[in-house]
Amino acid sequence: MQQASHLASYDQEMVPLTDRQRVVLKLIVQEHVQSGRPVGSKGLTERYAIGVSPATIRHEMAELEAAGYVQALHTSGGRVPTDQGYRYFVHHLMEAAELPAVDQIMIRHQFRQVEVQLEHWIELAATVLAETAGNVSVVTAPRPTIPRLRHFELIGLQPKLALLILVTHESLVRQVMIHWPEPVDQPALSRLADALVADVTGLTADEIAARVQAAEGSARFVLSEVMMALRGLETVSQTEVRHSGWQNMLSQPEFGGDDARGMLDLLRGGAFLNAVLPQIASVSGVQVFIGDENPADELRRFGIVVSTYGVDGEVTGLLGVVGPTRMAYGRSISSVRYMARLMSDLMADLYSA
Amino acid sequence: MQQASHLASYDQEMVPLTDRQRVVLKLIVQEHVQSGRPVGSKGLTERYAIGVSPATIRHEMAELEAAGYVQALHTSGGRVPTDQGYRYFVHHLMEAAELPAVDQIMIRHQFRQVEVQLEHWIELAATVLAETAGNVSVVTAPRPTIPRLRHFELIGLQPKLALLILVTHESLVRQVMIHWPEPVDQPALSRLADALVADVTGLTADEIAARVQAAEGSARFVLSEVMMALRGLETVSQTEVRHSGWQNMLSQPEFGGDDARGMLDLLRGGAFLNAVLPQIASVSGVQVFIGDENPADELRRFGIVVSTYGVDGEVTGLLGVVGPTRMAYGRSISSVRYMARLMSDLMADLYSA
DNA sequence: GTTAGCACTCCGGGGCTGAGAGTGCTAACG
DNA sequence: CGTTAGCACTCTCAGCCCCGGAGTGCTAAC
Repeated sequence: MQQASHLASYDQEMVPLTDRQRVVLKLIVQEHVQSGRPVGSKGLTERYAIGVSPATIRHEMAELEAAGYVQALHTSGGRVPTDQGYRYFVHHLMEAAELPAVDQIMIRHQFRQVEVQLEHWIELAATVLAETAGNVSVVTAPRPTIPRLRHFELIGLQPKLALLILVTHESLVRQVMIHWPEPVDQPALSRLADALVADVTGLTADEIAARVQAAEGSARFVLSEVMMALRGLETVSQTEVRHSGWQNMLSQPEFGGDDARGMLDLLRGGAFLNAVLPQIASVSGVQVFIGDENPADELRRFGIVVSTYGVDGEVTGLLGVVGPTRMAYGRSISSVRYMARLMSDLMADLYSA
Repeated sequence: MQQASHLASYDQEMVPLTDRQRVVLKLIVQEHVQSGRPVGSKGLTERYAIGVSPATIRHEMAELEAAGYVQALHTSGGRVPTDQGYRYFVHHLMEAAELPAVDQIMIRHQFRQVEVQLEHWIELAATVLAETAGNVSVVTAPRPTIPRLRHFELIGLQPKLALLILVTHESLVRQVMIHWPEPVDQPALSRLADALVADVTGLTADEIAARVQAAEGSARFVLSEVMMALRGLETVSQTEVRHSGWQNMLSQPEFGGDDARGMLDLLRGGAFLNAVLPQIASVSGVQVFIGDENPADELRRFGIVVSTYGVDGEVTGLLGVVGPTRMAYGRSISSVRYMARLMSDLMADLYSA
């Protein structure tokens, strides 16, 4: 409840619901999320000891339907929450639970097991998230708002081929190969790097661009490569997105065959990121997109729970889960929030220089 | 046909087949691979103008069945190739076609588009392979037979945290974070690296281990980290395996739901690699494992086409496709062979120092 | 050796049916 | 007035039957 503040994107409670209607809606959502089938009045009264008869529940359901919170797929066969119903549930009806302590401990344990390396953290985050949320997870590498160079090195691989390794102020590492116009040996490369590195540490790609103009010869060549490599860090590339856990998605009844493929294509292709990322990057905290609320049309049958993570003003990454609209939002939100905090802490440790 | 030499792992043609039987077997395999359904005598004579009547085909089929090449799932409903039948097809009946020129050109084009970087090549190889072979692809990073150090650098991230970057003789790069027992600054790190690097270039992890014993203080500390990092390159880790293209697998009728999950777990967990890799690493060229021929039990319903790639004696990686036993082996073999050659060429360019 | 004919088998899809679950409406009850 | 019991109706789903299509083995004839 108390998280309504940063979850509610908009809040159109046109018809104020009675307390009992809220209870019924809550039960419908919970029941349907769990079973996947439409839920009827009789079933509800049987499973939950509400003090009233099925007939009364039917009345309430009819009103909920009129107000647009639930929907009857067929003349008979019970009700299913609408997107609006899910939204109301998430914003007003759901307890914002912490991730159970057991899970927290287990997760921390797993992170301690793994090598201290960004790549591994991201991979692990994706796996863990998929598991605890029971959905498909997506994690992007953290990316500096505006990367600043800390250091670079040149390592010769072949007479005319060298490896440029650069480290940003935010401890991100990037390596690119450079084709040299003429043969150079390692000592020459080292001298070159040593001579130039002091000049450009702490600068952004744009600032280095200015130095490139001023420089000449091989210095100019190296600097321009450094600049381009640094610039490459400003954009998220596809390979830097990890996802995990579509086994979970495949086992959902509603995504038997083709839908799973669509989902997959969505994640592989950048469509997902391109659509969601801009919307989310600015807002901090956990955000929830349900059904038609989603930025991309292909996502209209899905629910998304995402959060940014990272160190404020330094680096930010994105992490979240994607599932059918009929998903356990409570668990997903807990998981995403916890993972975001954990990853942020890890980043902070790394950057607190 | 001419490739029987390096494809045939064993070759038990107990009952010599007549020419016509070979034709029938070939057609059965082709037809079944394409349609996925059992193939009957009548259908064959209708689709392919063989000079004989269905009855004759039935005779031949009966003999093929007796010899164990095909199998009737139900009393009626046509025949399906057995594992043995597929093997015979692959070893004796299949034309070893080159990958069509169009595909070759397209693939080369894609590789030119991408940055000159090992990571990207592997990723691309997986994607391309999955696409051209129409199956799930698996590509492992190349890994030196015994890695030798070429160069390393130390870059300070925080007072007590540094990044160790090492490059092997085979141009593989590895970065690990090192927790320092006491604060050090960048100049000190650079001096340390410069002082030590000459001593250990060209050495293997084992050889460096000896130097560690001899060294003292921070030199000893650094060298032991270098050694461990180098050793880390000797084993394939899970994260260095790319796979792609299970959309293809999902659309296969025989892997509707649960099987797809099993398949997936297989690839994620190292089971696949652990089982297949040892078997294959020693043999060069394309290898085919069909059904029960597979090293791992879980793979008994699959076919695998794999090849090593890399530079002989320097680095080797693995690349291949996994599909249902009923897969288009011809296309897969062409694709795998071509990709292995291409990747090998790329590696060779990189290592021809 | 090949083929036509025949009787038989089996799968798969279409249509039917009955059980189960749910609904709205109405009338009665406190 | 809110709540409830009863009722007639609707719709889904699983099981069943049935039939057509495809395939088979066998036998007899060419």
